[in-house]
Amino acid sequence: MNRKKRVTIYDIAQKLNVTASTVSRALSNNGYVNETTRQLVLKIAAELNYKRNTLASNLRKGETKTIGVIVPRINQNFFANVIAGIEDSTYQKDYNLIICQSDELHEKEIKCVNTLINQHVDCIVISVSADSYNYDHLQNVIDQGIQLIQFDRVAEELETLKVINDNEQASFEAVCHLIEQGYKKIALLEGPQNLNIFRQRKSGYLKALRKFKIKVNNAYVVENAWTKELGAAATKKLLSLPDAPDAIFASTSDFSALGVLEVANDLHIKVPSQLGICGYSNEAFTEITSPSITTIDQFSVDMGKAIANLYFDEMEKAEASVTPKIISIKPKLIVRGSTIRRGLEENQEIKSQESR
Amino acid sequence: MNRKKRVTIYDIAQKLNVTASTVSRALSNNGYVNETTRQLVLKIAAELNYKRNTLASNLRKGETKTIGVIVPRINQNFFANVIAGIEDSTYQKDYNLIICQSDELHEKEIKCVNTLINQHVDCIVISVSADSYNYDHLQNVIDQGIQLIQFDRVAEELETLKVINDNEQASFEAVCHLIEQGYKKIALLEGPQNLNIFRQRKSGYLKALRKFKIKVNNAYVVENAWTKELGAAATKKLLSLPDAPDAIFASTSDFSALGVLEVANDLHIKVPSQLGICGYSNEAFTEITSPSITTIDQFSVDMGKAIANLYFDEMEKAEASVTPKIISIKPKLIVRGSTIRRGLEENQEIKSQESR
DNA sequence: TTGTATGCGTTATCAC
DNA sequence: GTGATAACGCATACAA
Repeated sequence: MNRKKRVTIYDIAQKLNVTASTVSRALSNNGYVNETTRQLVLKIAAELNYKRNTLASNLRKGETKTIGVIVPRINQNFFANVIAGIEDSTYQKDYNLIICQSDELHEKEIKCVNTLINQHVDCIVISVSADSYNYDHLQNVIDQGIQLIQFDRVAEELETLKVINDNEQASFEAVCHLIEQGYKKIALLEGPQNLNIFRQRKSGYLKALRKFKIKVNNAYVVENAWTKELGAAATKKLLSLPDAPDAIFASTSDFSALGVLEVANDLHIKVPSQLGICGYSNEAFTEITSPSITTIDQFSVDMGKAIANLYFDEMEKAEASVTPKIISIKPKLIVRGSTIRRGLEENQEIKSQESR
Repeated sequence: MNRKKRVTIYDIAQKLNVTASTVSRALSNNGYVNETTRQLVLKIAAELNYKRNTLASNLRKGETKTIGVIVPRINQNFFANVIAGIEDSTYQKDYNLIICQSDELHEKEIKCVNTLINQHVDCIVISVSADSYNYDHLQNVIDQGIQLIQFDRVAEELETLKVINDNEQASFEAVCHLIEQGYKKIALLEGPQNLNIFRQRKSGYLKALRKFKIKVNNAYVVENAWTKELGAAATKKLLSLPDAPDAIFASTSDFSALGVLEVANDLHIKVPSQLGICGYSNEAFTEITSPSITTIDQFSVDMGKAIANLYFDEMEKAEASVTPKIISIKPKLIVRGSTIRRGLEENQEIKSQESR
């Protein structure tokens, strides 16, 4: 590639017999410039197809108007949506996004963080990887004076801006719903407990059982049933127990719930009458399985927008907040075929009793 | 936010009583530096938590090791996967990615292009938006001496590097498959014909009909049936025709095919016996509908990797190729329940006769 | 209203 | 081997 020399403000200045500073002022619309010379500069700039060199401008100004985003997987629905949401809000303010994916690897996550620091991004938005075991690299971000915003999977001990879901409450409601549908032996597929979100979801599950005075059966709690395959395997085990569960809450993901459903179908176990299934995330496919899967919507795009807005709000304030703001978005239980066991009328009744 | 002053090479130089140039050489490992001083520099740099300012470095060097990617929608499976593929390959070479989404809007696409030019990215990777009506902005990229790579949806008339699917061939095979399954009246749901990919898919459809000497019925060709809703609406119309089709090829997307399936289910039309359905893209859900949907896999992640590698290959060459390289990835027909009408044995036979 | 001078942090090209 | 110096392109304090 022969990279041609680009047009600079000096080229424009020369053409007009003014200095670069005048051109700079005219183009960036700050400081006094004679309106006619300003128009002239704009005209020549357009003619020469001038493009401002953001690198130089940023170096000079010490800010990049760039936000770095680190997610475990770009092509996971939830994260793709959050990114889309962030992009939507930042685009309007002429901010750029640099996207990195950690591939769920702590080491790669550290490399991503360093890259973003080197790039002098103004803000780093991160959802930590599943195998993260310490947070020195995030502390480093703070030490460098870069705004840090954690979302969804967060290191709770770090005092940073956070945008999270109320996972505990959502789980609680999901399990209550199952109980209200008459399920009594509810199993939990849980995710890596070093991640806050999975701890919270478990805690919501326990809370619901406690509320209805149902004893916890440890055999019903399956660790690390994260993927469709693991969900399926866990289900096979659960269903072969002497006292098998009558409902499974796949708190890890809808993929896991899908694994449950497929095993149930294979074993000719009727869903929802014999087995209730609830997933997490409201992946698109949950609507079209048969039966459709009850799940929890996380408002991922809105979460992205909330992140961006949180950043802009924080920027407007002169100094950092003493206690960093935490925004909690309430997820919503989406009740579908896989858990509606009681007659619809009866069900409606329960709902209306509950809500107000 | 109080952005603290960062550590620079001068700070390190001062500590060691050497000059910045020595430090620079030591850190970037080029030019002669005494091994002991080099180690010393590295040590102090680590101690002070020095981070190179990529902005300054890039400005000086005139390259950014950054690739800009513009897609219509970040959170569409296909694009998210392509991005993940690009990221995977570029990460290994320490390249950064700046992601933009055009939201299918030509005007926003232009703004994205300009942003990336301003950022002095080394390469712009783009899949054009649905409503793009001219390509001056892309020509502009070339004029600025920035490498341009188009993928999937491309402006064919622009001589740039391209990574595409062989849409025509894939469509051809899909329709041939339908015909071999005994479907005779095959409808086509087509997308915006200003996009190359939809033109090609239509052409593959026509080619298959021609091969089997089936006359084209214009009533069977539905324009702009892109989304699930539009696919459903089109299906209702098609099925109410006096001479209704017995198969529908939703060349636009699997979402459209899903719309077809849902309408068929509602109308109690049996799939695949009464109606065959074929989609496009191999979205995750096509596997779990009932029946599962026959579709075409585009190897999206591989496509992303191919894009990155194409760029690196091109960079290694001293000059741009005379005729820009075009990489065509052969998509794969995934035959599933929605089109398997003949007995499996018979079907196998046809297949084996065909292939070799 | 415009010009002059300087610096952002790094790297490349000299000279020593 | 190391140091001095200029340059990347732009923005701004200050002088005119």
